[in-house]
Amino acid sequence: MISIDSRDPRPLYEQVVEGFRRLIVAGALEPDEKLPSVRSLATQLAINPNTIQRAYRELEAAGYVYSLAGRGSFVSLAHETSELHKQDLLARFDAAVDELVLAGFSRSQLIARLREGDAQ
Amino acid sequence: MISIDSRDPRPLYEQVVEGFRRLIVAGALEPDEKLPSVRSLATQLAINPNTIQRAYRELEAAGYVYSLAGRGSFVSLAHETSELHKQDLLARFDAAVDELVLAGFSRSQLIARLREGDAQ
DNA sequence: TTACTGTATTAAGCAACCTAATACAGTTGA
DNA sequence: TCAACTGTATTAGGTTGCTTAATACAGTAA
Repeated sequence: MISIDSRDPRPLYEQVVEGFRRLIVAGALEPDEKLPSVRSLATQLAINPNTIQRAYRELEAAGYVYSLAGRGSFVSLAHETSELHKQDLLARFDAAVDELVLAGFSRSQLIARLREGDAQ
Repeated sequence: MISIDSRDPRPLYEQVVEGFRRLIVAGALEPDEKLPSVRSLATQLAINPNTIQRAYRELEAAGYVYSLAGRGSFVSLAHETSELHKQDLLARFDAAVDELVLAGFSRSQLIARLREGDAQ
């Protein structure tokens, strides 16, 4: 369901957040679906429960999940990517394009690459 | 020449590295052009000389500059973006595209955005 | 020689990350 | 009711990375 990459420089809790965020946004996890419990996921990933706890807290603060004490954590109904997040993603896209252009790529090359991805 | 953003979560030395890397790749700094001295830049940016020293060390390791003890640090002749770096940039581009598609954008929208950037 | 350059080293403070060990409260099902 | 699960909160300690600070040394140039 989620995996941890020890070579990934990002903190563990952030990897967990990102992992679930992707699954949720992609629709792999449906609204109201239950996430693994803090303790079971910690055991499964072989990391400390507090680290999972922190990840879930962030996911809840970001609106991707809701938690019920004694019940568990569940995928939020209103998990549509926020407008703010979209702007952030676009900024990252633009930055990547700028860098590539500086590195010698033409916009047509990038457009071609975008079209290729279409086939998948 | 270079600026530091205290709101930027990245470490200072990394911001310095990035700043010069961009200037060099963009051609704003010409080959053999002298960079500010470790101490003068530290004073100008109001940060510790060791932090600048670290940034210059990284820039040198990455091949963007060469340093001569007693002389200074200079823009490297062979500063063409490395093949490795290009692959890295492309991966970042692809990741940004994937995220945007997940967030509901169509590839045509992104292509349009790429074309818009052309006008600038 | 003096004043600049890069370079190296050691120590200290600080923040972030992570683990560990608990404790408490709500829920569920037998 | 009770046992076993859930989330949540707190405190402590260790490690690492970032940054500053204070030096020291060596090469270069006027």
